[in-house]
Amino acid sequence: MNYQPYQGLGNLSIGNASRSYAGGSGSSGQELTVQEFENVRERIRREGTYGLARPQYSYISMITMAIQKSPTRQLALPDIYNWITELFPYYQNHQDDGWQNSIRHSLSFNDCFMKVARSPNKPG
DNA sequence: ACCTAATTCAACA
DNA sequence: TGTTGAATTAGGT
Repeated sequence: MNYQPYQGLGNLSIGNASRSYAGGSGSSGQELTVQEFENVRERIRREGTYGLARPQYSYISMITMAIQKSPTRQLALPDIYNWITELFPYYQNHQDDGWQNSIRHSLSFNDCFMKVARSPNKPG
């Protein structure tokens, strides 16, 4: 099963600024925006790695980034895991700390992700 | 103080 | 692998 960002009616879509769950709600830190993603890549370029510290980015925004950065805008669950672990080494060392469970929870819970049967997909 | 949303733990299918 | 609920946490108002 693959996931893609919700492309439906207006205000739930991904890049939407009206959300502002940035530093906003929950126990999470900040949002992984496009700009933030560039900062991360810059940091990796300079230091060789992001480092072992746990990123404060919300799962939602990391999932969103992973899907957005994928050429097809669709990812399977393991692809999302891999994308996150490759970017942030922290999650390599904490493979079974429940964050993958939280990823799944986010995908199911949030309406902003759609399941897509994997086979023919017409980008619209 | 209250509302909302992200996270965590966990049952269950 | 995917859904769902409850509890916790923390920012915004």
